[in-house]
Amino acid sequence: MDDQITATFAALADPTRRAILARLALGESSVTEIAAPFEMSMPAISRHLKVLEKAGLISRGREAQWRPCKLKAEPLKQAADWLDEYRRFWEESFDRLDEYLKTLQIKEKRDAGKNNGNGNKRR
Amino acid sequence: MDDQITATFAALADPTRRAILARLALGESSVTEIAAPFEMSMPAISRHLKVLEKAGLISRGREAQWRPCKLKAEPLKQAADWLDEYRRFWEESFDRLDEYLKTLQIKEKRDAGKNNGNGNKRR
DNA sequence: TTCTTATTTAACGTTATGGTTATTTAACTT
DNA sequence: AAGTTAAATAACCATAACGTTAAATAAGAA
Repeated sequence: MDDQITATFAALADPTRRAILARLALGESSVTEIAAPFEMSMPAISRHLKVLEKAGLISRGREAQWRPCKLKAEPLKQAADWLDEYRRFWEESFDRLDEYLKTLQIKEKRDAGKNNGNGNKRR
Repeated sequence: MDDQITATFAALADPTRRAILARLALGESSVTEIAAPFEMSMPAISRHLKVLEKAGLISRGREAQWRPCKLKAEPLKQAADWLDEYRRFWEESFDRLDEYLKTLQIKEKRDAGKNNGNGNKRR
């Protein structure tokens, strides 16, 4: 079993699988129900479900001939925790941008008299 | 963009690439420096960097014959935002949902007694 | 120019991924 | 027992991913 987080990210790196998770966020669902919205054969969906199951992102029960799938969010939490280690980088960059823009504004004010008033629009 | 998040998750689904990002979290770094800790050829690292670059997770400059790599966290933020949609599922798990599921299981057990006890032979 | 260092690209092989159709398994229905 | 429905597996194919070594490119140093 390749690293849990590797399996999680790999599972999430497919639009179909993310869509399946989004569907399961609305509630448990059978394979046929899950497959319905996709222009894709049942076996293809079945295999996507297997990937999700191996990654621990869903669990499957048995109810007569149906195999209800259920979202399991624990691996998502792990992934979120991993990403959180980098949070400062995207928050920092905004801070720096903000600071940079502030210094620009100060400069502008200082320079205002000298300038042609061309301005400097954010974004 | 949907393609963007796919590229991001795919890029993160590799331990080497995650390690590279961790390394870059400590600061800008050249390809050789990045490659050093890995038992892997330079071209292999170069390709990993290309994947990271395509996913927008790093940027590369030019400084003489070196190509300093720098972490770019914006796609990580996107990924974190995507995951955040599921936060309630891992926070909810010990509250209402779990309790509800437990009562369901109790019901099932209770109902199981009504069966003819035929067992369930699997071939 | 020639040499050295840093990095990328080319060419190649192996394995993984994602899809298909056809078949099989499993459980319910008649 | 025979038929229906739900889902998984088998067999197959095309392409992408990940690694290798060897060669090419780019810039700096001698």
